Amino acid sequence: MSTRGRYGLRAIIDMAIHQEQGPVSLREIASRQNLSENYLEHLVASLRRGNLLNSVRGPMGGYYLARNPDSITLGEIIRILEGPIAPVECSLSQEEKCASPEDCFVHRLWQNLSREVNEIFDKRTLGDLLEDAHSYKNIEGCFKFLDKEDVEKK
Amino acid sequence: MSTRGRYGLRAIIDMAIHQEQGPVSLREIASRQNLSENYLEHLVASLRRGNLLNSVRGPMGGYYLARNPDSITLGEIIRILEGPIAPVECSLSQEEKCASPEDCFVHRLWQNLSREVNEIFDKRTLGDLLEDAHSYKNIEGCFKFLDKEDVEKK
DNA sequence: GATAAAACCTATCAAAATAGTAGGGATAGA
DNA sequence: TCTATCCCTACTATTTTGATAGGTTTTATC
Repeated sequence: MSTRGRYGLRAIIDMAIHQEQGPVSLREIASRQNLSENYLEHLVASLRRGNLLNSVRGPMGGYYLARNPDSITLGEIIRILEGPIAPVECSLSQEEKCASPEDCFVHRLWQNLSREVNEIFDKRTLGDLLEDAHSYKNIEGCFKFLDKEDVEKK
Repeated sequence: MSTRGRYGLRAIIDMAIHQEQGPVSLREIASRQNLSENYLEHLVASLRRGNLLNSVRGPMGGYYLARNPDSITLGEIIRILEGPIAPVECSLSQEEKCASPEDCFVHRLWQNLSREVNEIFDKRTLGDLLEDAHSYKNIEGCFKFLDKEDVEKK
């Protein structure tokens, strides 16, 4: 899991929490999450193109969730940010990528692992995460230092 | 999953299948699996240092499994070859890496994901894989082209 | 003992992926 | 018109990956 997935997830959660007061701007997110606004732009652009976010341009503009948090899975978010969640490429499709998928038990192994790992990510919705987040008194606080780099910076 | 995990797994399965006739040399494996002998050396060295393989030096030497296949899990193999199976680093330990693990729900999310994914890998043993392999008529054949690169070469 | 087959070790290197930076549009509220 | 914001593209530095190369040590066999 690279910074794309980690920062991007923080961004979308941050957005979900703050979007009641209207679209959330990149500047706000970058400031709250202590991330580079320029870099964040790339990640949020992916989320928008992946149809998870809508945007409003101009002053007072920003981003907001395109769908209900309960209909957005963690798997969807991560796949958009990081690409397919799969151990190896040849397990991705039934196409003519692998020489003989059905004759290859290691291939089938990768396919099964891939399916199971995706299930783990897909059974969690953004709604679940938000619910979990709200059980904390200080939601902002629990965002401050999610990553090793942040701790080192500090 | 990089080539380390993929090639390394092929190597250890190949070894397990052929070790009845004595230690299996790198040359044999490299030839059967169509891999670079030099590169394979690195991977097998990791497996040996990880105490999954023993070696015999000199002519007729080679490698063999240090333990019973049923006691070696896929998770163990992959962790040795690829490093910890975890979405993000801060979910690895209870140590003072993250600022406040217990106050951070995203941190807990990573921990839970990490645990569940490791379970998927750990519930499969090398013994299981071998059993699966032997259900194929042509075990050698199903090894030939496991990876995208191999198919492209072909 | 000499030869050779093998494990073992270290350094180096090219290519790819990652993590960002920079700078300039386009849009729209004030 | 001004400016805050999204939007887009190009560039770059660093790190990781995937090797390659060349040597040393061990040991069975002749």
